[in-house]
Amino acid sequence: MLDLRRIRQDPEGILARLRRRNPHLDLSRVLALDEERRELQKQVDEVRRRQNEGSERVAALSKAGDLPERERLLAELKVLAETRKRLEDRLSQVEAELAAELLSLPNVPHDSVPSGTKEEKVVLRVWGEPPRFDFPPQHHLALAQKLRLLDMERAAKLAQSRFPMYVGEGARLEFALLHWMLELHVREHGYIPILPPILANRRSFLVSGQLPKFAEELYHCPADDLFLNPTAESLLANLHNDEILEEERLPLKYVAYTPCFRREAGSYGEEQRGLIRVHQFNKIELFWYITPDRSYQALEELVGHAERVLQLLGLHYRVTLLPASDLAFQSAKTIDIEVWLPGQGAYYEVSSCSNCEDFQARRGNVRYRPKEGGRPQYVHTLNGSGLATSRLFAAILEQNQRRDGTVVLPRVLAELLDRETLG
RNA sequence: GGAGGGAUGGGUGAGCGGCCGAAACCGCCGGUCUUGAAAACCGGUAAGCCGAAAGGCUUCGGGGGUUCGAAUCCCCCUCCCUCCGCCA
Repeated sequence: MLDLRRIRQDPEGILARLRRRNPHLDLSRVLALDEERRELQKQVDEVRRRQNEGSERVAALSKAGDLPERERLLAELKVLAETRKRLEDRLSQVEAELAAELLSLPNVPHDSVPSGTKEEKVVLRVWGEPPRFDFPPQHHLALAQKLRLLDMERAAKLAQSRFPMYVGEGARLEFALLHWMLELHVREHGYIPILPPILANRRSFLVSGQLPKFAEELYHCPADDLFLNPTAESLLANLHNDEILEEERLPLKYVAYTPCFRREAGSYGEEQRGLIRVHQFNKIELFWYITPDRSYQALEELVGHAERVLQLLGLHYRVTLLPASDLAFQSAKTIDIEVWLPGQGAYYEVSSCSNCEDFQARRGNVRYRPKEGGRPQYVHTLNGSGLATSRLFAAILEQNQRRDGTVVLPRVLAELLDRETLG
């Protein structure tokens, strides 16, 4: 949700910045509705003021015993009440339209975000080097099937295609990864661990930004009007709805584990084979609530926490800055971490770290009381994967594979699983 | 699924047609006292909208209704709690 006052004060400026994201965006309707709303509000306020004055006089006249004057006044007030009703009906209609309009507007890109298309993302840095093989590296799906780590065929019996099922050492590896990442963020990076509900209500997704525009991406349970979470961001963004936090408590840093569910309507292709794009995957999510002055510094820190996972696993990756046109709806700035998958000869996103500034905080009405006093301010929220496995799982197999199709486990995982290799 | 109880400011919680934007307590801020702090005492302290300001208006879970006037009465909904049923 954008700040209406900001739009009103600088409509051209905001529009220009929004159009870096999408040249078709338009503010004229918002501005027109806002003006009508304020005019109606003014009229309603005036009628109410006269009603309030009148009501006080009714009480006074009753006490004084001036009944004829009292009757005359009551008749007058009755007319005012009807007038007000008419104005209020129109006002609430305009308010609803304005709210809908505002909910459909994405966040304004930060000035440090480059313009340009998806392909023009900026590579900020590269860590490590791609492993070299003296044989053609295999796809993780081939490796996983040979090593009996995944059973996609049986998973399809239970659910549908593109729902993965981890079996045997694969299941152990996935569990170990998730637990290890959670502990890393709790013990070394100071996050508060959360194991949230996986289904959440409509408001939660309105706050996070998934709704109203991206409903087709969500699995929906109509009987209860609940949605399966596509990322724990949607859940963690709602932890403090309608609260005023004390500044001393900030930043609040949460780490959650959830499975994530995405309908992936319309996506297809050979590159989506295996664990690259699935309907259900596991993710450790990092989420910050922080004061506005520190949020961009926090974004760098957050990215660092996610990178740490890959560094400890010894996986080659790169960090990219997304251009404005590729930003998620709610994000003002996003930095992606992409891990190298030699089986496909490409980098794939395993973490997307965003500063949503006050976009989600406005929708969730999450504020803080400044230390130095004054009125409550909206917090800034940040989210980032720390990390998404499934893809991480694929990277571990592909980057550490040997000619015979076995996989050498990274040190940390070898200790957790009590074995040096898979296969 | 059935029965009952509840939702009020940063927190606890009173109010049950006009004197209520709302007692009291806690917290927080300022002051007195003190070498300093604590304690004690005194004062202040909700949020939102419009407005340059003065000020006006709104808000006691949400929506609708009764009334000149609703935190307070009526109806609907949501959520929370307790008990019963079912169940990992």
